[in-house]
Amino acid sequence: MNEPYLEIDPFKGIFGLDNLAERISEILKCPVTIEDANHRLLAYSTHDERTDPARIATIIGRRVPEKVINSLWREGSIPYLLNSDEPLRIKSITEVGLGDRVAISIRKKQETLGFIWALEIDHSLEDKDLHYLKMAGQAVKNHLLNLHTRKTEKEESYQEFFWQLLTGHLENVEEIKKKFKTLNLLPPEASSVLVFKFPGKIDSKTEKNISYILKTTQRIKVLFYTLQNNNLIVLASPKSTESTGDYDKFIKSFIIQMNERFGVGGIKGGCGTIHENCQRVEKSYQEALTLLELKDKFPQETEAIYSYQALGIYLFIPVLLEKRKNDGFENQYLKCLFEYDFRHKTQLYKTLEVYLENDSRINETANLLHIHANTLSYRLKRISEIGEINLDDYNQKMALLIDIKINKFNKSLL
Amino acid sequence: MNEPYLEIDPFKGIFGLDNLAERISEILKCPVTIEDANHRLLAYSTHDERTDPARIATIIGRRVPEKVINSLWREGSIPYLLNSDEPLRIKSITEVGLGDRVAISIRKKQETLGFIWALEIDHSLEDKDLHYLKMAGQAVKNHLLNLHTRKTEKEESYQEFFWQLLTGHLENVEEIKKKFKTLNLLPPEASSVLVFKFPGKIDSKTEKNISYILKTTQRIKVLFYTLQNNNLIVLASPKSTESTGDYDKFIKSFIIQMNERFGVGGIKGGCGTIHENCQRVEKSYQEALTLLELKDKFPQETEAIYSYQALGIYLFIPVLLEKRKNDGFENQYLKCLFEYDFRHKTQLYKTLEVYLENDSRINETANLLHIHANTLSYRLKRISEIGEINLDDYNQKMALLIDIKINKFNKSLL
DNA sequence: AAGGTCTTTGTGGATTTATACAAATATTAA
DNA sequence: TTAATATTTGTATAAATCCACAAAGACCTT
Repeated sequence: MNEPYLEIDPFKGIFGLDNLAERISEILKCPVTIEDANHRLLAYSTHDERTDPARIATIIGRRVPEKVINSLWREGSIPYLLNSDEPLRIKSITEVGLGDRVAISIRKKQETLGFIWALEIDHSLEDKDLHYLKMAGQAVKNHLLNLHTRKTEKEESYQEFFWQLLTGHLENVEEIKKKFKTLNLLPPEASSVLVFKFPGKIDSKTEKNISYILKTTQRIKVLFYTLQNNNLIVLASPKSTESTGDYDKFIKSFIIQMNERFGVGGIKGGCGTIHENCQRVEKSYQEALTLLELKDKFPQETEAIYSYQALGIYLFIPVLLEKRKNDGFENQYLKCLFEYDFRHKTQLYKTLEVYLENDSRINETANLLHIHANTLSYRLKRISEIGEINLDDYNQKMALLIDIKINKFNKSLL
Repeated sequence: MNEPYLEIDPFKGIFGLDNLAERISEILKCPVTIEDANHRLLAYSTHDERTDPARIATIIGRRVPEKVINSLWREGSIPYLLNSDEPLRIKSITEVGLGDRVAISIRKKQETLGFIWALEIDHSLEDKDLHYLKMAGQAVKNHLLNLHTRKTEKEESYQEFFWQLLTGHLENVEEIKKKFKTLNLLPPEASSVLVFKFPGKIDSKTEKNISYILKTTQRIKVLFYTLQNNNLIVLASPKSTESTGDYDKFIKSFIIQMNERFGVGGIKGGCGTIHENCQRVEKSYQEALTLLELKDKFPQETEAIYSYQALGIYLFIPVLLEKRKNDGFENQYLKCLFEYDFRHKTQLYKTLEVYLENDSRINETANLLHIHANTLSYRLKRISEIGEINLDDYNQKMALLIDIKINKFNKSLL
């Protein structure tokens, strides 16, 4: 008996993805889950109540929990599945509640459309079962291709609406709400625009990966996204409370994941202010763009800043430079230090900058400058003397750092 | 013998103030000094080499040392002399090197023109001597009146030149230098414009007092001064080095002296940037005016600020308010705190302001707010939590304080 | 009225900073 | 060149800050 189980396709002629899932489950004698490419739940078998925590969480949340996805990435399963049509046996990962299972990806050419998961609750699947699983994959593929084409039609009108929001074309609140309704979306209570600037052209493969991350993340709720030149623009609302921290974390993790998972480095990202009113999408978008511009001007200073609101003084620097130029103003205190540095080959100016940047913390500053803490103290004393600077005066300290940054910005423009 | 020494006026027909001083010295048999109303040395006797340190310093410096003047004010001699035609016997003040002496003021109506000082080195003056001193005063008065009228003529052209400088009418450096020469003045190597804003109209008595302080100070070198409405405008160069500290100290002491000596309170003063080029007098003047405007807006914050250069961030507030308005920006962190304060009747916003203003010093801030240091620590923790604020981030702290001041400025405009 | 949270004040110990002083080296001026 | 001054590093001590914990009062909800 070489291939006794090949006779006919047991998955033919089944209507509906749910029914297909049930059928696969019957054949393989184990719980089955079908996901799209972004790990959203499409269908799952119900006959069998044996299951594991990861599957329960997936069904409850209509998507695979992010920590499960992360561990499957780390452990190599997902990268394998994305590049192979063969079923993959995955060992249990108890930390995230994942039992033994077999998975197969559903692919069209190089593009992944989705996955089938079969849980090995009380028995391992045999070669025969894996063969059936591949056949099931073919059947599911046909269903997904249908879904896919229907989706892209819808996609068009989404994109159009999003650009209307971004460019502020829709002035009427009622109009916006109606449009949301038409697209079968709930107007978000609060949202913000995120912009990611890629180092080069975004190819179609990267596009897939972006889509993948945006659809799988659970830190924020992505409403729309679009690509323009090297930029990825996203409209998203916060997951739980109106916390700005969620955005920060997402942007950070997006950049890390694009780098670690897909080898795309050098991405810069940020978001505008969170707003309750969708009319303000345009402003939030502009703010995100401003943030990215300033990140170019002050790469080190703004490295850990991901939101417009957190830009602090760096937002002021361009307008203040203009004021300084109009006024013909030169900071005498800094001038003294600069000239002293020049004549004596010292680094008082730089020392002051790092000291102020680091909130006047002696130890931290000394470490950054690779000098002894007492050396720093001595230099600070000299800075006070030479520049007639009072380093206990907060106003003066602020003005000094701002002028230092203005000078830096001015130089960067030359 | 009732009045045996009255026969004729021994000071009649003497030409020149120096000769007059010698003559007085001969009659009284003691060293004599003649000063103008501003304690500038006009003449002194030379026959007698017996003297005291104060007199030596006066002759060397061509004026009475400031500390001597100060102690004579404190001790009451000068106030007396300004209001009396009678000679005054002054006890020695060893701290400032002043020996026993007799002084008389030379007055025309209520206006003091100068003083005669007679040192009692080895013998006290008798009533007869005091009588001669009064007669000497009459003789000196005639000399001084001559000087006085000649001065006011010159004064006119000084004033004109000063206003030309203040309004930037003189664009050519050579022209300015020539003008200085014409007026018999050395162009200053560096100078700055000081402006004092008086609470009300400056009457002629106050005018005299102003003139007195400006002419007697030795902290700065006054080149010109003029009055306009309630403002006193001064062009002065630093005494020794190019130190901005001299100006600060002078402005402070001017305000104190006007108050303590002449009972004129509520004066605000400040100076513009020190410049080497006299073409920049206009800018320095404008800067001083800007400083005074900001002192009105931020009375507490700028209380100890006397120079434009030391204004720090307060100089930025107006332009930043405009930016914030244009951008339609609202600081979310502060908004959180403000709303929390409103709902819970707490003072987190105010606490943050005082804490930041005082350079994040726990004890100082706690004292100012009249709360326990631990209460402050607790509030700061709550500020971090509620506003999602990181109080170890200098950039964020600066931005917070600036936005607090922007808000305050905005409110002050309503 | 009871229970919970928020706020204030207190205590004590670990950590950080301020400051003075000493010694070695580098730099500058005479 | 020497002598004076500036700079760096080290040690030691007092002062200030940070942090965890606890007790008590204020305020709110049930």
